[in-house]
Amino acid sequence: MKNGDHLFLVDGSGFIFRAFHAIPPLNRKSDGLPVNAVSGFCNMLWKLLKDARNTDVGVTPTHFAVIFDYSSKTFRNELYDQYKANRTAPPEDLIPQFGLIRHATRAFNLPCIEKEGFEADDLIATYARLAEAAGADVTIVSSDKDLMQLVTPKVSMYDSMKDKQISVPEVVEKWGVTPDKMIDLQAMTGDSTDNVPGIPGIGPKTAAQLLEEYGDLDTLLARAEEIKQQKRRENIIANRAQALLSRQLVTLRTDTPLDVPLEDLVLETQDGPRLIAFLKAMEFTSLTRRVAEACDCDASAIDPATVPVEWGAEAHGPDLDKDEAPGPGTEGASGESAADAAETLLPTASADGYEPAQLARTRAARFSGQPIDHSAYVTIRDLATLDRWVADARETGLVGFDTETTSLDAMQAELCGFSLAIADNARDPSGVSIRAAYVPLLHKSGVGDLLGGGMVEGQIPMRDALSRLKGLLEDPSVLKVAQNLKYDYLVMKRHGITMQGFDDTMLMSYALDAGAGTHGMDSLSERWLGHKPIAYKDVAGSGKGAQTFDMVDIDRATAYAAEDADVTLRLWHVLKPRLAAEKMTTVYERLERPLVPVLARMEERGITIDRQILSRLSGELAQGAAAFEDEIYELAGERFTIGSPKQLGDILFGKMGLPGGSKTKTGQWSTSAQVLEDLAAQGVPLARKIVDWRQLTKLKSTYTDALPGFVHPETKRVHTSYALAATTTGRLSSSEPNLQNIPVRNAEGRKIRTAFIATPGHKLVSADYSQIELRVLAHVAEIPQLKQAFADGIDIHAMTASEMFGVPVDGMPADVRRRAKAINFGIIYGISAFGLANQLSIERSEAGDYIKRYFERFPGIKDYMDQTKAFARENGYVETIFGRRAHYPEIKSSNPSVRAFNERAAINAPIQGSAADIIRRAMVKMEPALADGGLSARMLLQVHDELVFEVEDAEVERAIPVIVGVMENASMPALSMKVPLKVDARAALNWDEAH
DNA sequence: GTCCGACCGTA
DNA sequence: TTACGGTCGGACG
Repeated sequence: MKNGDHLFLVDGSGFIFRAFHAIPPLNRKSDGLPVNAVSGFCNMLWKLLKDARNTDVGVTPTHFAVIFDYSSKTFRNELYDQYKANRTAPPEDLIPQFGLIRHATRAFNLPCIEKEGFEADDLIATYARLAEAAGADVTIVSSDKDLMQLVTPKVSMYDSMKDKQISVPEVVEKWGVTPDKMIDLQAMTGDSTDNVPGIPGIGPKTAAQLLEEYGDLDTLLARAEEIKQQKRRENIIANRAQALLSRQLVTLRTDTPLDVPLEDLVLETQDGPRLIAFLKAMEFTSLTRRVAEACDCDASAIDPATVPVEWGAEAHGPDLDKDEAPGPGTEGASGESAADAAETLLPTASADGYEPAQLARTRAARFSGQPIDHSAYVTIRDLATLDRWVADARETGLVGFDTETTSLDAMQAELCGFSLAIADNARDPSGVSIRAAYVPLLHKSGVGDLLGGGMVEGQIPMRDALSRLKGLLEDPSVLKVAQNLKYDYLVMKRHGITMQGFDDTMLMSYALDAGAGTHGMDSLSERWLGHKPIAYKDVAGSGKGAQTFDMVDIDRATAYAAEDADVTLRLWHVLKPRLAAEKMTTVYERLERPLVPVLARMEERGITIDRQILSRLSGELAQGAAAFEDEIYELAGERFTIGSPKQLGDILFGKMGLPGGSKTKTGQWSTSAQVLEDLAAQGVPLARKIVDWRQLTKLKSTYTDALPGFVHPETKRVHTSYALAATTTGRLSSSEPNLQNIPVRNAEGRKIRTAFIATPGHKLVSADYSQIELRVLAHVAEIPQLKQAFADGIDIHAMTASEMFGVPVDGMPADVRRRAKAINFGIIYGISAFGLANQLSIERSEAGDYIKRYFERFPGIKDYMDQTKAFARENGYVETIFGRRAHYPEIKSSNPSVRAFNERAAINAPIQGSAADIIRRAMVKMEPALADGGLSARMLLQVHDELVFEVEDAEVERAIPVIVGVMENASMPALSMKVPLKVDARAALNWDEAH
C-alpha cells in the first residue's frame, strides 16, 4: 500500500445492528427468512462499490475490507469482567442474518475479517493505522463514536445510512474535542451500553470542558485538587482508578495480530454471476436486476446460490454466547464448512466467456452497415395486437421506445403516438434481429373542416393504449431504451405514467464520447449503424410548410417513428457493452441516468415569475434606451442602427476617425464593451452612451420582454429545459428559457431576479457552493497552501495575494486581492499571459511575471497542468475525479493556436467537470434526503454551483440544513475530498434576495 | 427562411 | 484565460 491508495474499512458488526433497527422488517417471500439487515448491507456495499472505480487515479477505494466482531469475549473481559456484561441477547430475527451477511461479503468478492479475542474496532484501528503509516487514505464506514478516536486528516469516517462524512471538524462539532482527545473523553464519560464505568457525574459537555482546560486526562487527574466545584472534584479524585481502567477499555488496539496482511485487502473486480447467485438466493429482485444490468449478465441464466441459514446462536455474532464457538478466525482460515461447501455450488465467473471489450467489438461489427428495412415495420391499430407486442416486450425484457408528439417542448407536447422495437427471437433466437411498430393515437386527416380535419379511423383509443403502456413502462423488470429519455419521460409523466427501468442511448454516448462528436440520434446512427434515418423534415416538412406530427399520414409516420425505436435499440446494443469495456458504467449509472427523472421533475415544476415586475421593468428600460438613443444620434451626428456593430464601427472608426482597438476575426473593428470602455476613458462620451444603451436593450430584449413569453398557459409558470448531454465538461445547459444566465452582477440586472418569486406561503431557498472549482483544484493538484486555507476557512484570494505579493492579509488593498482573484480564475481556465493581461488590462510581460511567480509559490499547480496536458495528448481525453471523460481530439493539432486552445480546455475540464459531477451527485441524492426528512421542499433550478428550491414557510428552517448537508457531502462515499466543501444557503421571497 | 458572427448575460 | 444560450444584424438563398 502506498501514498494515494485509499482503504475502505466497513464496520460490519456495527452495520448489522444499526440496519436491523433502522430498516423495516423484510422477509424472504418463499420462506419468511428475515433479511432486512442483509438487504441493507447488500445495498450499502453495492452503492459503495458502484461508486468505486477501478482507475489508477487513486482517490477511490483501492483496498477494501469488511470487519466483524468474532464474539463478545475479548481481551477486555480480562481487564474488566463486567465489560459489556449488561448486553442482552440479540433479537431472534437478527440471529440468522449474522451468517448471511458474511456470505454477502464474500459474494461481493470482499475480504471478510474477524479475529478471536478482539473486537472489530481493534482490527479496524490496526488496519487504519498501518494504512495511514504507508501514506494511504482511509475511510471507515461506520458512525460508531468508539471509532472516532481514529480520525485524522488522512482517516475519516462515513456514515452510510445518513450519507455523511465524519472528519475532524465533525468530531469537534459533535463532541467538543479533537479526535485525539476522544479516548480521554470516553474514559471520563464512560459508556452505559458497553458497561464502561467512567467518572460518575461527568458527561460529554463537562468532559470536553475539562479537557479544554487541562489538556488531557492524566493532567486532570494530577491537578484534580484545583477543581473548584466541590462535588466534581470529589468525584474525580474518588474515581481515579475507574477512569484509568475505562481508558484502557475504550482505547482501541492498533497492534492486533493480523491474519490477513494489509496488502491483501486490495479491491478485486466484481464477480457478477457469483454475486447474482447470492442475491437471487436472497430474493432481492431489484438489486439483482441492477447488478445484472451493470455487469451485462443475464440474471435469468444464473441459478440462485445455496446459502446455508444458521438459526442457532452458535453462528458467530458479536453478542452471542460464544463459549462453544467454532474455531474460525478470519476468512478462509478454517471452519465454516457448510459455507465453504455452499460456495462450491456457486457458478463460476465468466464460464461463458463474457468479456466486455470483445462483446463491444462484436456488436459494433454486427450492427455497422446492417440494412434497415422500413417495409417490415408495422402499424398497430387494435388493442389485441398491441397486447401481443407488450407481452413480447415483457418476454424479452427489453424494448426500444419512442414517443411522437406535436412539439419539441415536452411541457407543451401532445402525444400523437408511440413506437416500440423488440428483439425478434422467433426469427433469430441467437441474437439481435429487431422488429418495430408504430402505434398511432391521435392522427388527424388533412381534409375536413377548418378546425383541421377529423380523427383518422383505425387508431386505438388513447385511454386503452395508455393503460397498456402504463403496465409496460412502469415495470422495472422490463428495460426501456430511449434516445433523449428525459423528453419521453416527461411526456409520459404528464399522462400519469412514471417510467421505471430505463436506459438512454444519448446519455450512454455522452458518457463514452463527450467532446468527440454529438449525441443526437441521427449522428449516432450514421456513426455506429452506417445508416441515415429518415429526416423529420422529410416527413412533416419544415419552416412555414411544417405540419405537426398528428397531421402526418400514418404510413409515413410509421416508417419514421418505428425506425426511431429500431435505431435506438440497435444503438443500445452497440453502446451498452462499450460502457463496461471502457469502464464508464459507473459514470453513466451514477451521474447520467439517475438525473433524468430528477431533471424531468424540476422542469415539470417550473418557477413562478411576476409578470408585472417584468412589464414595469420593460417600460423603464424602453424609456432609458430611448433617451440614450437621442443623445447617441446627437453625438454621432446622424441616425443609425445602434445595435449594428458594423454601422457603429463605421461611425466610430471611420467617420469620427477614432483610434480602433482590436479587430474581430472577420476583420471588422471590434465594438466590444472593453473597446468602448477604453474609448470612454479617453474622453469619448459617445462610447459610454453606447455601453449604457447596450446594457438596457440587452436586459429588455433578452430578459424582461422574452421571459413572459415562456409562461406556460396552464401552469402559469416558466419551465426551462435542461440539456444533459450538451457540454464537453459535464455541466448542464438550460434553454427556452435559459435560466442559467439571469443577471446578478449589477444592481440594474438584479432587478430581473426579483421577478422570480415563491408561491404564496413559500420561500425560495438558494444554496450555492462556495469556491467549488478552487476547492476541486486544491484537491486534485494537492496544493498544501490551498488545502490549508480552505481547511481554515480563510479568504482564498487574499491568501493567494499574500503568498504572491508578500502583502499581509490584514488591511490588504482591494486591488491586490482583485489581481490575485483574476489569477486564480486564470489558473482554472488554463492560464495564458495573453488572457491574464487582457483581463487585468496590464502588459503581457507583467502578466507573464505574475504567472511565473504563481508557479514558483505553488509548484504543484504547474505540475498538475503539465501532467494534465501530457495525459490529454497521450489519451485524447481528460478525466474528472469521478471518472467522467472529456475528449479533445484536436489536442495534437499542428495549428499552434488550436492546440493551445485545446490544452487550456483540457486543463479546465477536470476542474469544471468535477464540480459538475459533485452537484449532479447532490441533485440525485437530494430528493430522497428531503423525503427522509419529511420535507416537501422542491428543487426547481440548477445554475452550475447553485440549487434553487421552493420551500413551505414552516419548513424552511428544517430544510436548509438538509439541503446544505447533501450538497456538502455530495462526494461521499465515492471519494472523500481532501478539502471541505462549503455551501451557503438563504431563504427569501424572491431569487434576488435568496441568492 | 436559414445561417453565422458579434456581443453579452451566467458560472 | 474555461463552459454555455439568446438576441440582433446582416448576408445568403
